[in-house]
Amino acid sequence: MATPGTASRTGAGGKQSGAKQSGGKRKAGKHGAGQRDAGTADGPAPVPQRLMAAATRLFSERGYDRTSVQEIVEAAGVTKGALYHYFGSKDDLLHEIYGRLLRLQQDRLDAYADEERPVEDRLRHAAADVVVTTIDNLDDARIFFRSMHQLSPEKQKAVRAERRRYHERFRDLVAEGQRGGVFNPATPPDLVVDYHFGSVHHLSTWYRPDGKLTPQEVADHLADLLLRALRP
Amino acid sequence: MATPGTASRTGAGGKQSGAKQSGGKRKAGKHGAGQRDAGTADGPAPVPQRLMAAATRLFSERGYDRTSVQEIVEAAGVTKGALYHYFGSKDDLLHEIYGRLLRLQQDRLDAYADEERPVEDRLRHAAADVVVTTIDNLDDARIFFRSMHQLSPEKQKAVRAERRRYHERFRDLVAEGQRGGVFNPATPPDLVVDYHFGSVHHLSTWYRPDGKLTPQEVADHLADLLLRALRP
Amino acid sequence: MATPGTASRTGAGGKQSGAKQSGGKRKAGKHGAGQRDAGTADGPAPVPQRLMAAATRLFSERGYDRTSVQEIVEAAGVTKGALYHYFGSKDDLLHEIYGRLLRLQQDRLDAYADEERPVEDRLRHAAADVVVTTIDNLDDARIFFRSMHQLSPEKQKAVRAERRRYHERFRDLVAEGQRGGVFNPATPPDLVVDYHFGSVHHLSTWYRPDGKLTPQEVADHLADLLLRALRP
Amino acid sequence: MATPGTASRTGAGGKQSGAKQSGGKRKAGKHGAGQRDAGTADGPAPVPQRLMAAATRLFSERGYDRTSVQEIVEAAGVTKGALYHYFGSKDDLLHEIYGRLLRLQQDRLDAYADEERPVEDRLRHAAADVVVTTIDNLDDARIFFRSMHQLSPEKQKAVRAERRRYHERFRDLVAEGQRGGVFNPATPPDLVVDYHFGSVHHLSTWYRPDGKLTPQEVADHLADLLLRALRP
DNA sequence: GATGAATGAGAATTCATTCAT
DNA sequence: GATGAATGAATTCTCATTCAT
Repeated sequence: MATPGTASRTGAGGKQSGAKQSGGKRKAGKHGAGQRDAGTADGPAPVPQRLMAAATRLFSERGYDRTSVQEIVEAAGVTKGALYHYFGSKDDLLHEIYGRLLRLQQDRLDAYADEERPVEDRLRHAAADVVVTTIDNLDDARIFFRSMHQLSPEKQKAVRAERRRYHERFRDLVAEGQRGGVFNPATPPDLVVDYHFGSVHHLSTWYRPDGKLTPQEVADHLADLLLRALRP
Repeated sequence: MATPGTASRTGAGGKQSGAKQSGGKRKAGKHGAGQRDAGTADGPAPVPQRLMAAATRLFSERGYDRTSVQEIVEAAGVTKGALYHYFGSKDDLLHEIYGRLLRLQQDRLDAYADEERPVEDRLRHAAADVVVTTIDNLDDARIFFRSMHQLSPEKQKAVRAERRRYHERFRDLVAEGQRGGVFNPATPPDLVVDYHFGSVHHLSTWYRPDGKLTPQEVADHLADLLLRALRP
Repeated sequence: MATPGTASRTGAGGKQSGAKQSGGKRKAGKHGAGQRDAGTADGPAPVPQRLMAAATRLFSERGYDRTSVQEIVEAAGVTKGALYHYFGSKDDLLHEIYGRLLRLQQDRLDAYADEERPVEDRLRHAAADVVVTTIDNLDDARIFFRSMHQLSPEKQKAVRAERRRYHERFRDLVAEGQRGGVFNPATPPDLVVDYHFGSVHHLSTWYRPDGKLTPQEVADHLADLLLRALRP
Repeated sequence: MATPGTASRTGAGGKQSGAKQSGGKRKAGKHGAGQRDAGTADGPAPVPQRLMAAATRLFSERGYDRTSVQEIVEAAGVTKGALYHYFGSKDDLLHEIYGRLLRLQQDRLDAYADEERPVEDRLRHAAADVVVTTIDNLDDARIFFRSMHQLSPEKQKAVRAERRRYHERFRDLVAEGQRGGVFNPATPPDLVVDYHFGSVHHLSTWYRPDGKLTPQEVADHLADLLLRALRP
């Protein structure tokens, strides 16, 4: 599902692993930010978006290794040649899914963390927001926590680096609160972050859109649990 | 032909999902904990154990789909025929890994939950214990949360059912404490369990044996976080 | 992606039973009679024809189950990938052989049966013709009567349906003659057809091209036997 | 089904291809002629009979190559070791099935041919009898005409020789009648025999025990057709 | 007589990727 | 930009047979 409000995207689609193309990389955002599915109004969505949407759905449903390139192109209604025109390899598609989710969450965390409000408010909102955006992108999230080892080693490294940046920003909020005395300092802040993010990853395992709780309710509950756990 | 009713069994595997073998040689849940690797004292470990140990290591390292049967048998020092003599399919090995961890954790949870102590003590100990046993079986845990979708549908169903039983037992401790007024009743108990178990699954992503914290320290911290989150 | 509605097709095979390919590239019954072997004049024959020719020869020589896909592709001078590009499975090749013979014989029977001649002439000619075409396609015929059970159940059903159509058309000639008093009505017409076709199938067991009798002579003898058996 | 009235059998079961056994061949008929299924009255049938019965059923149902030794021993309720104790190889079982049917039919043909009656009576009775015994042993018959190429070359040769002997005896009846002027001499007698036996083989393709015609009725019809075809 | 664990060769099929057009 | 035929290596699984007990 599209997440409204996202500002900029850098290149959904476009060769990233630079296999053989001499023409240089495609421009960032070329295929239109936010267009994640086959369009309905203005004709069919551009090919790269269709491919990303199909790949996301299939990787989430059956896993990366169990999804063949043939299945992706059939679901997207294009040919194999077209896929390899836009993406250097199957694993580029996966990397792009990782990048899309990471960019989205980093952008949102940065926005919350930079606000001028008490740290407990900022943490609560960040903690709740990541729950909502995770539920809104549950396919991406499922792929995320399940398929890291299916990325090529270099891509894994890149993803881990981005992930760490995110983790650190979140951890700094915890540490700031602990230093300021508003949070209990007993637990190492890295561990607090892992505690919370375990639960966030876990969402894709148990959350059902047709369940009792709305995404926002889940988010509020989980943020409450975190904040209560941090009470001095 | 299988001889049902035979008293002692050496093997741990045995066709479970086997296509043609109708006899079904095995009771669920063999392999006896503690015989998990190639033996050193009394000669080499039995073939099924060697296969399970090799499979566990490899599935954890490179993922289920990226581990070939050939690699498993080479690592175990047996032939493919031997593997298929004991296990009906590659996916039987995976199922057995699931079963082993599930049985272990269920047994331990049952023991803690049945004690005659205040509910907050029982929950704390159960919450900490599952962290320690997860870290002690980190390969199993990594496989667990990553490879569910690689099990055959029926096996997934079976695993989910066992998982649910575990979840419910844990949840009942939370609910008991909430009814008794020792835990904050604001969060639905199912959600509390998912919160904690997200973090437990997540351990296999970040915990390093050579890190700063011992398994017990991590366990105590995570149990503290849970109990603090539940304070009224 | 398959492009339905495409006018001309070169290939003869094409996935029919293909698991994942939903597009279904092919209309039943291609391969065009007459293009049955590796071409000599205009360069090598197309890959699907080469595969069909190799498969026909090998299935006839050693039987379907004793012929490996590897042997077929080696005999055809292509790779396994090429085979599976055109045929969804080994059993598709077999089905295609069945289809080719069935179409050929049905077309010829229809032509004879529709003529404006006395029914005894039409039956005699049809009975003799099927002998000649069977001898002309003795490999197909041998495969036909030996390998039905090696087709997948659905394909068996399809073949049986076509076979039944053929049988019924032939039987109707017999019944017509019986009603008209030119044939002895003592034997149920279905049984007459099975009598004759048993002998036709049996040809592949005993007929040798280097034997004393030409195909036409055999055909005339067998048609005579049938017609004499039917004399009132 | 057992065919009552059969006089002697030479060794159903027993090593025939003499693979490795030093102890010499088992005595003919050792396991009791006519006992083709698991006994009910006097306890279970002997192991070789159980194996032959299981193999016959399975080879007929799914074909020789598609029946595994494992399936046979499971169906017979014995172990693999037991099978290899009684039979030198899987293909020995097949050979034994061929031998059993060939012996049966040869014995009966010999009996009919030796009678002191007009040749047309003897031929009619022989032609009808082979139909009845074929229907009574339809599994054997189906295996017979489908699996010749699955026998080892030497066994094929042996079977062909026995088959030829049978064919010749039958052919001699036809020739005798042609010489005597009671049969039409237009058709070579070998061809007449192949005409009839094609239909006999074909029985296993179309005859259904629950159909309209009894075995004897089918036999009479087919014998009538043959005799009418031979009318001068 | 009988067992059943183990072998090892070979089976069909899948699949990401390339490349001439 | 886009096609789709072709590759070739790898994959899971099967199976008749052997042999120590």
